[in-house]
Amino acid sequence: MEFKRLNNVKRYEEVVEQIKKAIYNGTFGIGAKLPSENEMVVQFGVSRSVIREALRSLEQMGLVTVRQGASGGTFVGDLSLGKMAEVFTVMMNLDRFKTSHVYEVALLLETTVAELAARNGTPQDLELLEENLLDHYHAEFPEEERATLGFHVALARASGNPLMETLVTVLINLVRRNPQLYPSGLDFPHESNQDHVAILEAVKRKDGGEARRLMREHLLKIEKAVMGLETAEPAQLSTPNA
Amino acid sequence: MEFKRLNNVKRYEEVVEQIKKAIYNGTFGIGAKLPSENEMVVQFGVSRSVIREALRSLEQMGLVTVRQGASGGTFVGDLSLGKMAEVFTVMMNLDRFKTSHVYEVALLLETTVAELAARNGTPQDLELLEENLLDHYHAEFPEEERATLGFHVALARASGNPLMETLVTVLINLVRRNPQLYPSGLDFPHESNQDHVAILEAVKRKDGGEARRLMREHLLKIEKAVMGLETAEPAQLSTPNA
DNA sequence: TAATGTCAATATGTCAGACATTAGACTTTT
DNA sequence: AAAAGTCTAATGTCTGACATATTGACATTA
Repeated sequence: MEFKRLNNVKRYEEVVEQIKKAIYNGTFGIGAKLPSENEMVVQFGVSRSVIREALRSLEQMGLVTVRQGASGGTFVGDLSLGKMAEVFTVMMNLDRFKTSHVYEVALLLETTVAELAARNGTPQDLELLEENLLDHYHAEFPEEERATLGFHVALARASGNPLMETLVTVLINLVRRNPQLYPSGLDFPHESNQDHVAILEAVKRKDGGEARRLMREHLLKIEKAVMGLETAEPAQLSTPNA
Repeated sequence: MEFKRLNNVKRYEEVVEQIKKAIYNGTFGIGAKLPSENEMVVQFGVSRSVIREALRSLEQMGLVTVRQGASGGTFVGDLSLGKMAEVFTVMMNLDRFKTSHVYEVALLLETTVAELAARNGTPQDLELLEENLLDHYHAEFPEEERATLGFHVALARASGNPLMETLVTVLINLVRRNPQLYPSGLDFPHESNQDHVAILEAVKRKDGGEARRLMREHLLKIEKAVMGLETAEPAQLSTPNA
């Protein structure tokens, strides 16, 4: 008979667990306000530093947001996908991922997203996509060159699969944060926008196959620009994405 | 002209940024030991609580691990994918994702992984896959019923795309943590294992198409079991995964 | 009266210093 | 030499104070 090593749980970790569970089981819904730090000190029976360290963890995983000031406090939700992307950015920065890896995955996910959007996109989704495109025409001095990437996120939303949307959002954030993943050519935003318009039209026509094909070409074009001279043509899968 | 809201950066956030950059630019490589908390107090010129709250954030994003005791301290890396899956589990638990969404994505990623593994898998990768399967035959009283899921991760590694591997790992962790995503039938582990053997054989034959097809059937079978009576047959994509 | 200044209340944010706990290295004992 | 005890450097926790940010109420002023 062997005993199991017991695992030295820190107090702030337990606090994290309890709060997490309380949120999961609905005790605190999205947007709800948790007790103030001092109240938690009483309820958990620990010091304020333990509470605060727990909150930093929960904050980092996107479960809560904390605001200072009167009417401030700790609130459930927000779930900014940025926090999620953070973790992937870490791996990117540690050179775990190469550009080709990112584009291989992007090609797989986004072509499917385009097709799903054509099938499942609601009128509201399409409206958002339109707005997104128009915004860019107006933005003559794009504060963020890469705002154009928002189209991809909006399209992912139209896919009707929130997990797919999340993954695409993570990918897009990864690209945004890593300049080496995106071409810096001056006319690129414009050209990209033309591609986007074409994709949106295919989606509106509910032509999923064409939407997929256009998205594929769009991404290959970008990858080629990023990779410079290297040919970006990916090896053909047995179930081609075209 | 609009002014931008200025953003009230907390001291612990700045500490996080500085440490993150130091790790990114290689000042501290994987496994390196950061200065002790008290040394950081001096170097950053802030109190220890600020340092500690920063460390909790970095810990949560998987960038550092902290150990107590002599020869303890803060170390770079480890990058346990569990931390990453954490964030997705949060969304699952908040009911953002439905079972069908997870399986739609799994089908897309894993069928491609199977094909890539057949093409790119190194001899070592295949060896690991073999071991993984054998382990399960021996484990008559599987401590973790769902250990069988390890096969999927090992296969993803064989794909040669670390990002793909990461995403599949995240998905698998999601399934592990959410019982409603995995069938509880008694004979399921055994049947799954048979499927795995067949997939591995196809991979060893470098028959990517067949590996993809088998993986697809494997996943559809599982999904069907999970969904109970609902038919699990997904709508056909224009580029069928079969 | 509309804009601006002041103040109180209530949160979180930061500081300082003490003591507790842990885990490895070292020492002593048997 | 194996077991038990001690030392030590690090993180973990506690306490209490003060700093800062945000909001709303109220007073002041042009």
